[in-house]
Amino acid sequence: MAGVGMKIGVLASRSGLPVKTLRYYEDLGLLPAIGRSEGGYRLFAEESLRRLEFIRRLKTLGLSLEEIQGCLAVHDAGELPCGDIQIQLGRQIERIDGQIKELRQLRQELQDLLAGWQSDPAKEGDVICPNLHV
Amino acid sequence: MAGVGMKIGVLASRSGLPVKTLRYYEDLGLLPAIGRSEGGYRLFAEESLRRLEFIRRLKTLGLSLEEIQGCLAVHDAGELPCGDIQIQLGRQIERIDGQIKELRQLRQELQDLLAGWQSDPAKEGDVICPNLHV
DNA sequence: TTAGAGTCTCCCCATTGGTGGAGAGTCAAG
DNA sequence: CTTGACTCTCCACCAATGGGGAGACTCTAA
Repeated sequence: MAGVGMKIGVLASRSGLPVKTLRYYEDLGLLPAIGRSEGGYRLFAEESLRRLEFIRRLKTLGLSLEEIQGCLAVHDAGELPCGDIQIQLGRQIERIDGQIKELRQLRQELQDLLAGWQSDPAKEGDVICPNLHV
Repeated sequence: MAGVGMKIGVLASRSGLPVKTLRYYEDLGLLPAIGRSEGGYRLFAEESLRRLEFIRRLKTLGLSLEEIQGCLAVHDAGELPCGDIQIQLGRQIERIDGQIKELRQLRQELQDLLAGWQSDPAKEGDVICPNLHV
């Protein structure tokens, strides 16, 4: 029979996450405690470790805590969240594509600008930097 | 002969920036006022318009206000800031390259993950999402 | 002179994912 | 029983770039 649950410090050392972060996750509802000790200490189930691993994994894939929470809500409703996770990851790819596109455009503009850069231009008028025409 | 300077609302409508933003820039030292009216109103020179255009331009190129301030400090010291701007823009390109690289790696990982995705996997053990092995 | 528009300073708010500390209470070993 | 480690709640703070509004003051045109 398993114990009544582990205290936050144990979960912290076993998961490798700071105590503060675990409290933060619990406050957000990402990581429900199974209850409190008589003295008011949070008690977590073994399952919390799997949950934290899940959170960590989705975080490294770029999902926000809110999106992760959505996936966990599906899981907590008793269903496999694979479909929702798939949707979120698809959206994440779209976001990334958009970001890459923007960054490439910006990079191109910078490149073009620097390609015609004059290191020592004539100081003309009141312009601050002639290379930028401003 | 130019007047004694324009008030912040005039500069706002002529530059297209909100009054709040102009005060913020002035607080940061990006946009020095030439002084104050007797009643304490900020007074700006015509040059402020060029300065704001310069700031706007570098901001759209992705430079932070702090970096822009560095360029303006060179300008205010009486030198052409082109060299410093060139350095900052070069750094910005490097930053962008790093970001694109990271985003591409992440995109690849997501892509690979979704490529082998099972929409309706067998529910095995205590795993939250078998596709993620967590 | 007076009304209304403009401006001042000061403080809080937003975003996201936490981190740090104060002061008080709890738990376990000796 | 005491001591030291652990935990609790609550509050403040960080990054960056402003936005919103209160309450007081100033300026301008009629």
